Amino acid sequence: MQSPLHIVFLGTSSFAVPCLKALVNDSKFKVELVITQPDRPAGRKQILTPPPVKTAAKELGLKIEQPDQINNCQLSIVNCQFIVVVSYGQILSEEILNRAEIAPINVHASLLPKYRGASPIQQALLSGDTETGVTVQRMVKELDSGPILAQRKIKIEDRETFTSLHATLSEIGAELLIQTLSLPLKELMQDESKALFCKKLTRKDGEVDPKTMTAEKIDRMVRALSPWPGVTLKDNKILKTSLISDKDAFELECADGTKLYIKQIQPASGKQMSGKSFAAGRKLPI
RNA sequence: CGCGGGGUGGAGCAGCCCGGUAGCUCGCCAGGCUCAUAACCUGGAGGUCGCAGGUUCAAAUCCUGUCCCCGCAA
Repeated sequence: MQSPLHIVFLGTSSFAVPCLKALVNDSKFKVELVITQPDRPAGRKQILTPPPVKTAAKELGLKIEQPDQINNCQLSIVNCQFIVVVSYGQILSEEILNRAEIAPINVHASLLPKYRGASPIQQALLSGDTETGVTVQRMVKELDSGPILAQRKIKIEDRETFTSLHATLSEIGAELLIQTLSLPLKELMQDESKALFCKKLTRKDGEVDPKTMTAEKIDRMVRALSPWPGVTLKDNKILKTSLISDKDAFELECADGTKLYIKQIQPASGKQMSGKSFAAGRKLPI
């Protein structure tokens, strides 16, 4: 058995956790260092919260670094064959990418060149796509446009939500990553003419107006944008919807005469409740 | 001391400012109508108004304290 491949892992969100665990659990690899984003204030009390990857790395007993600006600081990336980047959240300089002896590798939650950028999973759901997948690519300077090393497609179910799709893709991503790194790399250039981009989402992207949006559109948004950034209708957070009538929902008139059934909602300053309860205590329409 | 909203029958809300009969939309139970119902009609049960003090002839309502819940802010 040859000595394990040395790896520096960069990741932040929960999407990256399965990849990290898979690498650690495979004796062909040795994760020398985990780099993740700094702890951020979160929650009502602005409590400093570590990113999921940090929590996982701690449990695995790995060495952790959390630079503010990865490109502007001294890094102890030394002597590694692969740099593996999964939903890290900062763009890496070429100088850093070049530190990998074999290649800097990225796991991306879409079928590149479709949906390059920060919100591929949400974008696939917003677009109403019937399939998506994960791509393992060799990183280049240009974001998400490196040669494809491996790709796996999955079907998007009818009522698929961000949460379920995210979970599925992160598991598949981990499998595909291990598989790819275990074999000699084969590269396939991306077709630039088919490149599509998706931006980083903000709360604004989740604001909804039934007067101009159809029920189907809002329904997609609810499935794609929950829990973050969430879909809001005048300060009311819409959590669960249906296009089919439901006894626990209330009916919302949308554009073009379409009807959306709101099953779960959280009013400003309130707890979440069924659409029926929501409708009970106030004058509708909203 | 980051900003803000809230705790009232089983659910969601109104009432509080300006103290004086516990209200609304549902749910639940019983009966009726209907081919049928998540529809409609009739009747019914169910509440120490978060908790503790205080003011008052009288407190859901005013004052003080306290516990709990939630939104914004990434």
